Amino acid sequence: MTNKLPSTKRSLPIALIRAREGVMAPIRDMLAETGITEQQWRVLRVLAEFGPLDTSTLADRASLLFPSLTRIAQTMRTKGLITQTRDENDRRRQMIAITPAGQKIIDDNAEESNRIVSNFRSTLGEENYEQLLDLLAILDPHAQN
Amino acid sequence: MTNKLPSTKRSLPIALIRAREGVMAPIRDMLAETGITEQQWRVLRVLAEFGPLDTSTLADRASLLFPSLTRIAQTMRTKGLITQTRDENDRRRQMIAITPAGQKIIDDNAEESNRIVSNFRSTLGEENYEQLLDLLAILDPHAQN
DNA sequence: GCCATTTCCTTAACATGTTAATTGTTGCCA
DNA sequence: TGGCAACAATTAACATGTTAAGGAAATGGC
Repeated sequence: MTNKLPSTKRSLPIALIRAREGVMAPIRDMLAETGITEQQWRVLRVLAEFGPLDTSTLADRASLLFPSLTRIAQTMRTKGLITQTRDENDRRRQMIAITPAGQKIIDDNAEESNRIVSNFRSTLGEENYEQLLDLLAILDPHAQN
Repeated sequence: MTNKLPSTKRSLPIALIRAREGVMAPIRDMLAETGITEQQWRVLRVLAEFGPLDTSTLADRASLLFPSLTRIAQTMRTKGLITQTRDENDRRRQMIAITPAGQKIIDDNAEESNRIVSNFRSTLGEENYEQLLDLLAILDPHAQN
């Protein structure tokens, strides 16, 4: 009976956590100065990329759970970064859009953000970087490959 | 001025989140039946692998921040999964050890846990799996390679 | 048209992530 | 030895992750 667990040093879940830590550290530093969180940044990026979205689609694309998004949206609306409007055809639905103030945060940080990504890309090497994304996509339950 | 951000579909941070979701889903299902959380499971695994540890080392190896570990340790002590004892030489320090009840949870779930890991390993392929771990290690700030 | 079901979203409750401030101990050194 | 820096751990405060329950609006049979 090989009831032994693999060493935590080669554990995939732990490796994913730590890699994420490493990747997010410089991004968090960048965002700290703007006063928004990592999740709020993600919401802004998705809205900037895809335009106004209903809550479900936004949650899916920003990889946020519904309850989290509800709270985050409240905060961001208060800060004037997004607008929320009910769909008149289906009053259950809600459309969320980025405001100029929100877009400004994107614009102000795009350059720095790109620099951070470039650093990781060159740390790993172009080929490894792309393959890493491909391998991670295989593990993605959304499987939007 | 290329002030455009890369598509969120090829964003490394988001890819890491989603991969983690995918990997943790079956593990969380497994743990739900035992009544412990993913983080508590990680603490147990580290203690089972390395033996009793001081809080700092435990936090580092389980990839938990100090405040989180403080709360988690309280919960686990209440559940009888770990013991906490002060170091008599340096009363600032604390040693944490796994109890038989904690070890039992490890033993009871080792087989299922290994099965889950095997599934991912064969999904990715042996070679890809190992390379993924290697690439993730490069991004790890602890750099305990 | 009515009612059960489904869908979309919000609340609630608890655990963790994150940063900053605080408490208790130890060590150092002027 | 007295006081201050450094250290280990906790607490505080707020945001998010996670699961479950609730509420309002649409939908589909009958």
